[in-house]
Amino acid sequence: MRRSPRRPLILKRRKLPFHSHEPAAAPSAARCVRIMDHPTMPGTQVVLIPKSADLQSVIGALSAKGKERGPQGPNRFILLSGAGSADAAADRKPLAEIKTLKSELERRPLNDSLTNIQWLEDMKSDCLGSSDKENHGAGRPAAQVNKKKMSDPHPGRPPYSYMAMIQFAINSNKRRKMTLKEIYTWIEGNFPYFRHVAKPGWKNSIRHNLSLHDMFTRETTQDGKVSYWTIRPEVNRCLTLDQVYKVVTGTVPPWRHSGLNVKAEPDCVPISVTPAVPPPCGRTSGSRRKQRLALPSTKEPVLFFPNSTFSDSDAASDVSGTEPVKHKPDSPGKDYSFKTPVKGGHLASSTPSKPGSWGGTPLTKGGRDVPDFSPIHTPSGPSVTPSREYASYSFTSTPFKELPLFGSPRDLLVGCGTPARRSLTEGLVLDTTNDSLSKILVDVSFSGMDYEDLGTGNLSQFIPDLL
Amino acid sequence: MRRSPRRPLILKRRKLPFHSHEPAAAPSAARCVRIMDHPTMPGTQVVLIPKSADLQSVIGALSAKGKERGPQGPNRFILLSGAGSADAAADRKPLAEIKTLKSELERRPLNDSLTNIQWLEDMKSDCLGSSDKENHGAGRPAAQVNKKKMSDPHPGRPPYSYMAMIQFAINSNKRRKMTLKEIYTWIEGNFPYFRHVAKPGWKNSIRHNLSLHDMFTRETTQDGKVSYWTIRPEVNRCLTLDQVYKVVTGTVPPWRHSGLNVKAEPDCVPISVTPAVPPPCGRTSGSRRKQRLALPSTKEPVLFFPNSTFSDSDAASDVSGTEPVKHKPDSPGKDYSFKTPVKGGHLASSTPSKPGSWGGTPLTKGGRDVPDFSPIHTPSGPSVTPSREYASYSFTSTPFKELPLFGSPRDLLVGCGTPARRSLTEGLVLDTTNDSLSKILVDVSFSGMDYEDLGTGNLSQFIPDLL
DNA sequence: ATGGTGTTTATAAACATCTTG
DNA sequence: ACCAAGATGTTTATAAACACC
Ligand SMILES: [Mg+2]
Ligand SMILES: [Mg+2]
Repeated sequence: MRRSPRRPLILKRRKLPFHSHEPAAAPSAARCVRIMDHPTMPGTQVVLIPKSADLQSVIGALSAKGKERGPQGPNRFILLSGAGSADAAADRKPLAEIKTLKSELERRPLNDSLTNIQWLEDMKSDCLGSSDKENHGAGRPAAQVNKKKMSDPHPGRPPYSYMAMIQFAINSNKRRKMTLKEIYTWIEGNFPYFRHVAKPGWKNSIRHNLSLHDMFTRETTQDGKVSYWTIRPEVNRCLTLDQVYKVVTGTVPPWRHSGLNVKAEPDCVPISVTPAVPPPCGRTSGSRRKQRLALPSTKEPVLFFPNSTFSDSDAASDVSGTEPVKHKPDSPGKDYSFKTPVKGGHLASSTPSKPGSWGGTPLTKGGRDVPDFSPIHTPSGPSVTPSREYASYSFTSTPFKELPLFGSPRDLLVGCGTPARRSLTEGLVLDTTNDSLSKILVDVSFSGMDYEDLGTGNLSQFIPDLL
Repeated sequence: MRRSPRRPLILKRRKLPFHSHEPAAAPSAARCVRIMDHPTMPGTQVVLIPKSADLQSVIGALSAKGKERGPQGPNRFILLSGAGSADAAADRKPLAEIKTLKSELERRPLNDSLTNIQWLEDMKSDCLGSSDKENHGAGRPAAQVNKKKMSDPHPGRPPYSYMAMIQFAINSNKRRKMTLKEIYTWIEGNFPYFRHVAKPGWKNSIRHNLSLHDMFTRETTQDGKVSYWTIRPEVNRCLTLDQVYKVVTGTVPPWRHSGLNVKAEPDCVPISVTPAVPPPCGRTSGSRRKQRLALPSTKEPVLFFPNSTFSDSDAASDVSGTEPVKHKPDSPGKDYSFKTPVKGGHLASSTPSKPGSWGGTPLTKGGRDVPDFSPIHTPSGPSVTPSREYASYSFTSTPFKELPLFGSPRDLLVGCGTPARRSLTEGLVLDTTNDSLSKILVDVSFSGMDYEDLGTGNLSQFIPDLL
């Protein structure tokens, strides 16, 4: 049933079909929820939800409210439930809410929603100590892989893209630079999937991602002996694996913060909260893509997380600093049949697609979980028609995508020594027009909030109210 | 024998094994060849070859000369045979030379060197008029594809990458913008391979390339109805298909230049010849990659071309302006088996590779032909170690890759109304240390000539001497 | 000669959004 | 007006070719 784990598996911009059984939703905790119009976006309201609120009922009430005025009424809500700047992060409630929502989702045929939880459990059981149980080290004929045994025969694939994992790896190092081998080792240490079940080609993919994405650059020592991979500081959100844990679970996992390095990651992205550039005046629409719902325009960290069953984690994540785990050469001859495209007699559509074959309700189009860890994009003209006549040539002032709006990278970095986690805030975007719900991470300090659809309202002003 | 045509098929940075049978090379036409030291690069000499020279013997003589002083002597030559700014381009000689060289290469088991010629012949015979011969419109069982029949049963794949073809398409339009459909149509009209033999997935690849590469941006009309794809002018070399023809063959194919649009492409790249940024002082080495031989550092148009049998072309290339050819929906059910990876019991290396299976001499590692049409890169610190101490955090002034060195795109475009073809000059790079020969296109007007290995010598001064 | 590292290209695919019939 | 299907756009994954060390 489960689709091939090595298919693209887009991990972002996923929407969850919102299961609106709203009538039963009593306003149990909705009393403390504040709803206000979005400062600039028509038809959109900002909803502030304290941590103690019952998220499930809040969403139900909002959905009903959104429809009470028919299609003309506000149909889009930005839900903010304070999770950033969590110093007294002992409240476990938000996690419970999400789990509630998740269990509801699992009642539908959402294919691999279960297997995606597996990876976390595997990580806990594996990543500290070699614990050589029965796993032959990924050297097994791929026949007897009844992938439902739930023990831990094969760790599930983590829900992070290669780009995200590389960021986790590099940012876990106190100097924020790693050799290729160290990146391999860190990922293998923190995600046993890649040590045990992934084909050796995953290292090729790591290298491919390092080269492909501009956010990763290579530095070489003066003697030219070693070369380190780094993250361009202007676009480094300083995402780390434990940060993701914290935001999602509402707790700070007691891993690091204790030992030998400078606590609180030194310098990161922030870019300051100033609007910086006047919003390109939207032009109403005209540009598709750059998803309209989940924090539009460029790239906000649209975090979603399957998880659950997680609070005590103590393992993992500290293998980075000093050559950990002792990278084993590799397991010998395997066999995985492996014919990637698989198709056969396709044709017609120019976008190849898996022909289904797993009997799922076709309207359950969304269905897995979604993170996003793309680099920060400096906003600028999102290529909204230069509004120029169509004369033969007139390219002299077309707005371009990544022309920085500042003269030097130094301008970006002054006063950015604040801890990175301040910039991340959990949020939900609910759109009742299609009953979709997206969980997002709002980078409040990012100046690009004012964009296409969200207008110029800087949401950071709302955050203090939530504490 | 021929490897799968749908494998990556890297089309750039290819080297030709130089077949040095040099002793027989008499100085037949070498008398008019001028050899001079490269202004800045040690061990490198610039060789000026008039069009009338016998390229074969010149290369042989140079190879001998390069080795006459042993390994210490100059072992790298930059051969320039004037082909830029060709107004009186009626001389067919250079083409003959290249054919001579090519025929020599074909004596070795260079796999598909022959099939790569096929695409041009096919283009000539097909791309004007529907000419519905026996081709059922690509709707044929892939069984009887004895791909050696040389008539024209299936056009060979053109040696251009998707990125290159998209540039050709967009630049062929007088307004330098095209809708997606127009791009499809232009490519199908100019490269029948994609109309007849390519799987429908090629359109997916086109879209993928448009999105992936920053050089392509999308503009939308004010009403938001149509959206055009354009090339960011700062990086547009204005490469066109006929430009490639001209440079390679030494003749201007009599296609365009005549009819209904403004002759001589209006505004293009040039960027002026000023060094702009002081060369990053090389640091001797330390950074691998960014090929050292064929115009180092960023991305020069390393053109190589199989061709031959070409001079009369009159078809193709003018379908762009006004909805040509009438895009046929598509051919119905086909079958091509199509299991891309093919491997089987690989393992070991993290870079997957085709297991060979085509008995070729393993030392003939190069072997096909090579173009390169990457966008212009503004030179800047090529990430040569920021020479900073390894303290915990100190990213405040790392040199980054694509921070433009200018304030506004306007600075780039003033006075760039010169015809684009002035900037392209044919050249050869010969390295006797490994007997390799690379054919390159030198963009003389590009300021990045002064780079890692080629130093600051601006070669444009040599060009006039060749005429 | 081989393997590790780095760069690019090709291809398939999952989804989102927009357009059309 | 709604809906289904197709066209368009964005991103990720994977394999691969090839360069250089
Ligand atoms: Mg990179
Ligand atoms: Mg693009």
